[in-house]
Amino acid sequence: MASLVGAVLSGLTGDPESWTQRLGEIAPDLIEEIHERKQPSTGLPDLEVDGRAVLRFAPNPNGPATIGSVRGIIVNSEYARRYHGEFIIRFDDTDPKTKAPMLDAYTWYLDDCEYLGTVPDRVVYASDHLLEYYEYAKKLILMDKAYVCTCPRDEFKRYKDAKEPCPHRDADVDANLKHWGQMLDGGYPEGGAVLRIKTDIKHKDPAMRDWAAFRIVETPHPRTEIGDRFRVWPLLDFESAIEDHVLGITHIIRGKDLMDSEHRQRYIYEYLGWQYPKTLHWGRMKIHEFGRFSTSAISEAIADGTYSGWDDPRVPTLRALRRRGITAVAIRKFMIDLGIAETDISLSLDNLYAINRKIVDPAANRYFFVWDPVRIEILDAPSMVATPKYHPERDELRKIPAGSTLSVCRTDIEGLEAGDKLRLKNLYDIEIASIEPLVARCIGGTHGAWCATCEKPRYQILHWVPDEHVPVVVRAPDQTYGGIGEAGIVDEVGNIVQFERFGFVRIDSVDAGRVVAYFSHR
RNA sequence: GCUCCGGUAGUGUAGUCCGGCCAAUCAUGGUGGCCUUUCGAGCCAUUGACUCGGGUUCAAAUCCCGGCCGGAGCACCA
Repeated sequence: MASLVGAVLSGLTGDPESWTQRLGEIAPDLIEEIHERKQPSTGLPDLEVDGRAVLRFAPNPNGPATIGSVRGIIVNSEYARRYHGEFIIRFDDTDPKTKAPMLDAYTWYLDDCEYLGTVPDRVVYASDHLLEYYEYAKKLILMDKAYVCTCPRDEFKRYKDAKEPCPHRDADVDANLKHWGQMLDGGYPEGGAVLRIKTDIKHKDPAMRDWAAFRIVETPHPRTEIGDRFRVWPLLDFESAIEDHVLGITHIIRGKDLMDSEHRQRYIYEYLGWQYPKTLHWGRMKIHEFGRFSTSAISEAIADGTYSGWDDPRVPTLRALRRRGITAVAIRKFMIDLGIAETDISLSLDNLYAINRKIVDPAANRYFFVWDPVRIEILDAPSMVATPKYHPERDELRKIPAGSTLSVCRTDIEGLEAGDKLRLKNLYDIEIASIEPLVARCIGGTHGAWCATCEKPRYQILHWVPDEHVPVVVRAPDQTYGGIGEAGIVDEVGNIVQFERFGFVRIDSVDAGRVVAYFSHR
């Protein structure tokens, strides 16, 4: 349509301003259309959908969902929802050895999906379908599109790099059928043979040349129903190619590291006369806060005690974010806003935190938590009960009885001198009498009760905790904070609260009077 | 080495397919102010970008070529 605009404009003379003016006179609808097309959009772009939409997320359950997996779950499920289609979780658990599946992870993935608000319409286990894969392998062998290769890896690599066929490439169908049978029956040791898909050994892209589809793995599969029933396992490109077709996947949306995988798989689709799903890829994602990470590296660090588990706040898993009180709504919005650009991105979790803060702030009760506490004696302290609000927008009050000794953050009194004045929030103003020992004197009237008309604070406002308190530890990604908090915190287990002047935390547990909180964000 | 992608403010992102009200959207961050008996919250203001060089065109962020930079694949991992 816009080309029509060009046709109109090219027939005009004069300055550009008069052109558009002229166009407005001749064809105002075109002007409107230009406006429309340039409207900014947000979130995920529209998909080309022909009939129904079936999408999948296909993790190897060799660990729990990481931030990267979460992107896959959310983007795919969001599209399925948008087009009233189907969302499938498919466990690509066909490597019992190098990246062996972890039984717990299967459950964790499904649990994480539920947390994210997207229960999959179907759950599929690739390891249930070995016999089906064998069928297709046989079919391809019969078509002379696959062959058994017994070259050692580096020897095949030499052939491949030289664009030359290995000696097994030209074996006839009968020989391949026989050797394939031997693979299945244990006639070759682990590493002794692979089944390769015939592509084009002279293909300009070395990644395409006769790729391996099956190999022998003697390690039993961790799923007990599978165990040691199979010794020939498909590789991703084969397994995924078959599954995507069988499941009727219409759109594959995943990281662009699997871009070449598509080209390899297309050979199978071509041989079998299938139509490949539409594909979309997003670029590499790097999170500032976590740097480079791999599931296996985290696994090791957990094993040696560096991390407390898969939900340690320092670990980039969804389980960790959940424990920290990052809501599903925030995570979804965060991922959807990222879109699916192919650009490699390197981003900070600040965006996620900002989204979460807006969600969590209206509901989170406020509490005093004093980290690195130091006791301060108050002379002339009136005996009183402070009544700060649970939330600045609401009228419910909490009650904190204050005695003549209180605790405040060490950093708040550092650098102060005798004579300096401070306001203790919802209590009274004090004047430092001496630093060593730390003593202050109550000055002015009390203003412990909440009142909208109280005089404006004249001094820096500090939060504090009375002698009657509970020990609190806050586990944050960067460090663990030890301190004390007001007693009411123990009633907030499972909730997200704000520790004033500290940040939002999720109260995780109370064990023998000791509170454990997980840090969300500022 | 071969091959495939990508490059818009500090960070993400919209616009790129189909060139034209694009001196370029939104968010986050930075800065300043206001508000507040917490705050890095809220409100207001402000800051800041089309990777470079050629070409095509009346017109280029958008199309073409080349360079530079970044990422990925070339596994008997997924």
